[in-house]
Amino acid sequence: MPDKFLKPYDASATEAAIYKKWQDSGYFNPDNLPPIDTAEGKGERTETFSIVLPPPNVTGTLHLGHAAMLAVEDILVRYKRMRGFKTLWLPGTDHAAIATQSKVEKDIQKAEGKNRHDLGREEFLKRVTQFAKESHDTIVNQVRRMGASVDWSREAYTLDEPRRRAVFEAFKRMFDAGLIYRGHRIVNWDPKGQTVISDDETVYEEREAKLYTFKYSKDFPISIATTRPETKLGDTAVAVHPGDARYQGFVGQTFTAPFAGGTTLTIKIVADESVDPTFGTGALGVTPAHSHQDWEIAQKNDLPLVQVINEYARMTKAAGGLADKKVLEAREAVVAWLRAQGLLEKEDVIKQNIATAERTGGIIEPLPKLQWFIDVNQPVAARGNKSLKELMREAVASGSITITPDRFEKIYYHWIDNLRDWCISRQIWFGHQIPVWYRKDEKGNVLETLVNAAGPSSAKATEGTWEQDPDTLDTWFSSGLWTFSTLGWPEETPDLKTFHPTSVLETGYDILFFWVARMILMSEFLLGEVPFKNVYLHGLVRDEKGRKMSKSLGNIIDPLVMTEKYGADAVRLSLIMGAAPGNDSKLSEDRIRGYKNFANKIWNITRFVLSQERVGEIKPELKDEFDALARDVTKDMEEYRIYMAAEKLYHYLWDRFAAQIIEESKGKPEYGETLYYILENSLKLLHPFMPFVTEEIWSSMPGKSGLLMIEEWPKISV
RNA sequence: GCACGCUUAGCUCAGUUGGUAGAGCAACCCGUUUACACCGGGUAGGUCGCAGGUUCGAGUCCUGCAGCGUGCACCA
Repeated sequence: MPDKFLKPYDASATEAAIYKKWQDSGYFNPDNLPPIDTAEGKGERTETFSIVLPPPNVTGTLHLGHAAMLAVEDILVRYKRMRGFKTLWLPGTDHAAIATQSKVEKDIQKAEGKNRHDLGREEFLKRVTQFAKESHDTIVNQVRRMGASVDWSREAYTLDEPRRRAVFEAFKRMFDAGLIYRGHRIVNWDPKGQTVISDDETVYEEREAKLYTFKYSKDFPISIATTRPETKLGDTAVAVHPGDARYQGFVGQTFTAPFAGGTTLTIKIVADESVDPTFGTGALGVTPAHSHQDWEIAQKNDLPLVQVINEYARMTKAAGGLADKKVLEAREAVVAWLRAQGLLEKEDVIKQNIATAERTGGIIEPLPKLQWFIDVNQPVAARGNKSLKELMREAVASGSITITPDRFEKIYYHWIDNLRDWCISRQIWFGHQIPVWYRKDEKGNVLETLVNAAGPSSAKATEGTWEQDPDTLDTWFSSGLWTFSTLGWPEETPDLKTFHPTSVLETGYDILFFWVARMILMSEFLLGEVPFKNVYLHGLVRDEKGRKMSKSLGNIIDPLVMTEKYGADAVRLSLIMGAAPGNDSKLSEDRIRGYKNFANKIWNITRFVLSQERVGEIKPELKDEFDALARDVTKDMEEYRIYMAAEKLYHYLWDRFAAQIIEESKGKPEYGETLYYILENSLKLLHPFMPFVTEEIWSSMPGKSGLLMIEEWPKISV
């Protein structure tokens, strides 16, 4: 018996060397996997299994959520590899446009007191790129540390050259199909991040607000209510419900009223179904430039638009004497004016949901802007005249994609039903610049638009001044292509043919809409197939009290620290056990410690077994019992009950094998062969869950020369 | 407002198709008789949120209610 078994299992002394062994073997790359046993002897691996790693953002370091994701995926991948599949797990990182840019902006502001405009686009991007590179290197090391058997030779980045080609090609095809368009409309403007964001990037926060009821002037016949008096400077109409008897006589009339800041409002009374006659006064002051709903009323009724708030959340010149005031100052000024004029009728405190930007926390200012959108309702000729919305819905409804746990299917449909066009342009610098060029005259009017990544041809270039659209694409546009951009698309590569659609997409339920849905959209349109067959959604890892881990709470458990203390195997098990898909799990250091003990238990079981002679026959009843366990575990794996498989193995090995079978075998040499049978096969079953300790033990098993990683899964009929 | 989920031992959670409750940690007692003190043996601890229903039988299925949480929508 090797001396190492005389001491307790020491993960920190073992894991790095084991990972190197795996990587040097080349077996993380499916092209190098050895043949498998088939009915006709050794044969090629014909079935494929592929996963793309949800690319971590290059915004810093990995947290426990990433560690959980790596654990689940590595378990699936190692299991399938052992079952003889041609198995690919493709790693990569995400440039995470807004998230990374705002992180670097913050750092620079703190260290140098400068903003990005002080540095200029080129210098700023250099800094972000440098930061992204450092984050990438950290992340890669962390991924290794967790034991992830990813194929590094295929590593990708959402902002590298092959992905850039894919992004431009996707944009072009969608543009040519009429799915991408440029439109002027109310968008979610984040004054803090100085960019537009999509509906999904807004988060509603409940706050108390004052609802002011007032009249524009003494002569105005209708009172209205608002929580944002400053926007009333941009009102061009009052809308009432068409069936509201109180106001019917006024519909169609136009009034002028002197208003705060020395302005004059021109207000038309219109009727619109969307007005709720029971809320407030039943009449809505219409501000077309600063509200989604009002914009639509304005479109229907051909109302003019007056923008009174700008990109810095300050009042515009249209606000007269209030110009340049911050929104909140203007609000107070308008209220003071109304009060002074005796127009303010009521102030109520109400609860209100206010939209904020997910990344920066800025309060969203709805503004009219010219932006790029993806039309989700437009029929797509090449896809049976179905809209993107319909294609997304059908991918799941038809069963081509299954979601685990299935309750998320309902959530997915619900999201699709409420989906509006996806705003894909961002006014930030870090990301894929929009591949559109404009030829402009001296006044800046667009004479010609060209969709082409490389810019105008040399012949075209002589026709005038061309400028590329300065905006960048939403980061989810590029990550939406991830399952196939990583496999070489738009080239018809062998990888693309072999590994797409991918088998499983494993990710957190919190990015179901951001990412999972967008991948389905992109793949359905660009490839005409689903991006993956199964979606496995894991929950959030919370602290022992069930709180989200955050810097401000100081309750972050660093996976690297835990790995150093207890070993990657223990950390992996602690993140798997009791973590049913879609459910949040709570983690404490105690639990991790418990699984470290389990790794040592296996170590000691091995120590005992290796001290026994390999004699006697395998006892049939114990073999049957073990095989039943193996079958059960295999079934759980097939049905994505990873946590149950792990738990069964844990209990069998500790409570049955160690506590009973081994005890019973003491002093009975004829148990030898049985003990070896159970140990060897247990190591195989356990390997996906605890790859390091099992591989280390395997290397000391008599007669075993190869890597456990590519051993075949115990053959049992399921 | 619409939808979804959770509620099981002091704490954190399992409990796959219905068959009279399980684990880890914590607590208490005992034990170093050689695989393992990163251990072993034992004790204590639960009317499975509440109220009904289906069933021979319900933690598990159905209905209602309550508390907590989440997603979506949103009123100006």
